Amino acid sequence: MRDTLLSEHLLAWYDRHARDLPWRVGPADRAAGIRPDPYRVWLSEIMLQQTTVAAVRSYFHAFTTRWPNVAALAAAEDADVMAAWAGLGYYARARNLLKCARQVVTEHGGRFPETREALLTLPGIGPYTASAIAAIAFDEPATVVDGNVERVMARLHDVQTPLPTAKKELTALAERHTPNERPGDYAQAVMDLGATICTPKSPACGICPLREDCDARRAGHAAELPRKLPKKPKPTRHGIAYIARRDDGAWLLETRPDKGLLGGMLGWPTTDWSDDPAPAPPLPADWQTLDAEARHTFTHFHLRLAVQIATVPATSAPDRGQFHPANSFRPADLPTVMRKAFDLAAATLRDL
DNA sequence: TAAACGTGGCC
DNA sequence: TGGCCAAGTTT
Repeated sequence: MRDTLLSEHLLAWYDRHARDLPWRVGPADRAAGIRPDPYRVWLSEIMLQQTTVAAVRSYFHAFTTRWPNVAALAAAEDADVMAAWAGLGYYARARNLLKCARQVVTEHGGRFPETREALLTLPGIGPYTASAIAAIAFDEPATVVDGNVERVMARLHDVQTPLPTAKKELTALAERHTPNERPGDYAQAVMDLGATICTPKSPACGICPLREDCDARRAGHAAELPRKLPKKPKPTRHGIAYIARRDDGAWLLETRPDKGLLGGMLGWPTTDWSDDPAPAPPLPADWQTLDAEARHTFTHFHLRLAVQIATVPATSAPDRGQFHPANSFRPADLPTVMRKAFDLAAATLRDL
């Protein structure tokens, strides 16, 4: 049994309040039968994983301008794609993005598969993203369950079970509400509702299109849901970044291994990040320790990164990494923690 | 199942 | 300042 009335309320609200986003097809085009481009839907959904719309906008524009379709992206250099992703975080997404694009070209003739089941086999596409692409691009009534949907369902049905235990229960509730008509618009409607009305902290229940249906609002504790299990505290780790500038202006950088933290990204050679790391300079030099350190918080630990700088002669042969000429080095190509270290070094070098 | 995996904005 | 939070996936 489907809750038809609720999905119709939500779709009516969406028709009036849908946000105009670059990867969406506007109401007029949609009425004219124009479908969203699966490539743009896919790219936006990967970028939006655990990431806000505000952070994604400029990256989406840059990617679609430079690589307008999946074949173009599949043909790109790994380093160019990683550099273009720099700053957006969760870099495994960028590595899987390329893998997926190439797989779509080599195994699917350059067209995205059109079912949730087939989409699930592609790298970087999990249960959420497969449903989102299937519903939005291909009109399959797949149920989309992201953080927004979990929150809306927990409140609508006053689910007291904490996450992540409640996940299955919330998914079942979401399935019950998914309509066969306009499933893509419905999916985006729930997520828009969660992003703009049914927000985590202070939900705007007074203007919510579902306020008459919401059990938690009736009980007066919508803002307390969904409940969550307590999180583990983040430890603090320490490290040293080595920033070497050759006297012709080239910078010593290394491409990090594909696996693990910041995998595949360009960065300064560093020690390991631990309680008390052993010094590990990439070449012998007169290393100067900066007064300030770069502070950065990752998903599961805080990092305090000391920065050492050195100017080295043109004959230098580093143990690891390679020199990048000054004219081809852009700080924006670095992940944020590495850019923070560079900013400290650049400020010091300016003052010398 | 739980841990790994980024970053920026907000309060 | 520091914890919480955001359109999750992989191992």
